[in-house]
Amino acid sequence: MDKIASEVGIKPASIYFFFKNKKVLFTEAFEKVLGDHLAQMKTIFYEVQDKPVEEIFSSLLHGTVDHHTTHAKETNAYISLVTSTPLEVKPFLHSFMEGFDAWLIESLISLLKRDRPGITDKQATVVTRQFILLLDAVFWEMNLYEEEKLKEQISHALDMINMILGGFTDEK
Amino acid sequence: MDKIASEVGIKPASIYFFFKNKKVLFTEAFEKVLGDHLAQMKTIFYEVQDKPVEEIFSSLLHGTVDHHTTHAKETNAYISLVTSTPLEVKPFLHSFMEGFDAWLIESLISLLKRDRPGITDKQATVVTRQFILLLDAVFWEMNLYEEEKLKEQISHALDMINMILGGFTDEK
Amino acid sequence: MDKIASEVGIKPASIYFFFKNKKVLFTEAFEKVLGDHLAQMKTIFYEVQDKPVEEIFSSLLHGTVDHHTTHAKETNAYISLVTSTPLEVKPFLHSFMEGFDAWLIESLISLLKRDRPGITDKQATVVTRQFILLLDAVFWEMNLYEEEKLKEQISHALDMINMILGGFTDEK
Amino acid sequence: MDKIASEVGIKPASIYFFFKNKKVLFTEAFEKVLGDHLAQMKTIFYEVQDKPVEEIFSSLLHGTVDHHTTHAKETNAYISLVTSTPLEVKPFLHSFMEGFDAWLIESLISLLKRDRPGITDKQATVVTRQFILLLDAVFWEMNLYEEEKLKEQISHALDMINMILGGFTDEK
DNA sequence: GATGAATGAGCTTTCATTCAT
DNA sequence: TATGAATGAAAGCTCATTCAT
Repeated sequence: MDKIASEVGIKPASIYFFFKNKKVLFTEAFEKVLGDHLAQMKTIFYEVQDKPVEEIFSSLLHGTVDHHTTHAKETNAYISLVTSTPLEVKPFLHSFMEGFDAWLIESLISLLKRDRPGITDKQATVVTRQFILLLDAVFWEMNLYEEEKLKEQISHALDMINMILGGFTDEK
Repeated sequence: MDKIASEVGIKPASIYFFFKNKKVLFTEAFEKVLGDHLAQMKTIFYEVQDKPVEEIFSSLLHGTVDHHTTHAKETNAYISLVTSTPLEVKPFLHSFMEGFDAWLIESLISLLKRDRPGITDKQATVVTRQFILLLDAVFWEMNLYEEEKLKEQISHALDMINMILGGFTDEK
Repeated sequence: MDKIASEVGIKPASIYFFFKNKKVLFTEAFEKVLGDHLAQMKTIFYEVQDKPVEEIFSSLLHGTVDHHTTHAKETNAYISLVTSTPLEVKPFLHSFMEGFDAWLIESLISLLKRDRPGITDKQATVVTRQFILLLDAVFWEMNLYEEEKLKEQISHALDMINMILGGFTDEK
Repeated sequence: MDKIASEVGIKPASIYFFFKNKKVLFTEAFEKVLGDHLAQMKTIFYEVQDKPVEEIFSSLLHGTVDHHTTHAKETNAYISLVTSTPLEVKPFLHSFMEGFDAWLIESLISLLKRDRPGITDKQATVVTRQFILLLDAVFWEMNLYEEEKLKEQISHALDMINMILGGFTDEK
């Protein structure tokens, strides 16, 4: 609370004017972090939705990396909250994850159908879930690797997406 | 420290007979957690090295999940340490990661060459790094999803590996 | 810290609102004790400066004894700090001592010249330094002797001062 | 206890084979420190007793300084014990002080009578007590001043002794 | 809205001491 | 004699929280 206060330029006692207690503050912050990330994803998505899917996937992946790089503090808080399991947060996290996945799947299915006409709903769903896997892979590796290595890993992730997408291109 | 002590069946003060302070205890624990995981990976590897690569990749992935599921507490400590950046640990983490990757790459290259004779060193390295991506993806998603969903994601990850490996199958 | 807090009528944790930690508290207390003693000496000095030097010396000596008797706790803290050598305090002590001696020498030189016109600066300086020796002698013996004996020693100290001053009396 | 043990080259637990507890250890150490100092004074005294009193006083004063300089650790323990008033030690200290003073007075009286035949017992006693004052003055100033300044103060102390002794020289 | 002052609860750490070996 | 291992008690300190102003 001291750190938060001093970063905002007020005294710790003043925080209690805005938030009932630390838990409430953190829960709201947690929801905001998730919401911001979702908003960012949506913004990116609507900006690039007219481009080919390959580029859309790439933009979303880079958008995720950029977002977490420029919001390091929030990301850290996010990881803490995901990890340290204050049980009240877990259900919220799961339902958020479901919502996020649902939105991503729905959005990407239509785009995939646009660019890969023969693809089935099931296949498009799997592709999206695999993309989510790569999103999470890169997210966690941001904590493990230095910049240089991380960039390589990101490009490997993009290669995998393209390979998956490639499986549907010519086939038809 | 209280929790650790009571789990070991001693009093908190006694911890200081074995470890100079909390930081040292955590750092050593951190190193042990990483070491244990590496050992586990090696054990699995040597157990299944005579099987086809597909199965080896699958065993390693499942081994990782099992290891972290059965060592939930250590895994949590590990994530805390990776995340909360006590800067002294970062260099150790990076060098460990490099060593782990190097071992995995070296080990898998020879196996890949055995099963996919036409594969180049470069290609085999990329395959391994992509596998590492999936390993990390699944690791992080253990924190995000419930059991059911996680299993689906794991099978998606395996599908991706097989797809990658499939790209080299025809060569033979 | 517990004792200090309970004497001030607050809880130990509250001390940390005013002082960063125990060392800072003690250092500031140390400086205050020295400052208080100096102030006390100055007060006495200006009160009696119109009296003959013999009486001034006597007043300063008794003032020292009274001050340390009525501030037993602070005096004890002072001795602890001087003795237990937290090295950061040593330089401060030395420079304070120099300042105190300089002030005493300067103040007493002019008075000695007033009452013993023939005395040289050098001689007056030596007399003052010898007086300081007696001041310190009595200070330390406050810890060694019981009241009765201490009083005797104080009167012996005064005799010595008078003897020293006597050496310059005839001059006039 | 840890520090004491490691300085002696044993483990803390082993101290309890020799001393019942810390208090006993410290009390015995305290008595030893005082005893050693007394022994040292006696040694010096018997070595120089054939010399003139001036030289004897000087030797005793320098002997005190040397002893405390070369036994810094014991001296510190001594000051701690004198100061921190574990009430059980106070009576012992007072009786030791009385004994030391008695011995010094008795010893010096005979020597003073030898060198200053006209001196009365009372006068000799006063001279000795004044010498004790100077001994204590120098002892305490060892804690206050740096080497250079301390030497000056020591020579001022010797001047005072000689001045006192001078008062009895010619008179006869 | 904001904060100075205070506090209870808890944490890490130190230290004298014990005791079986 | 000596020590490894353990501990109770207390110390210094942190931190979320409260409340009067």
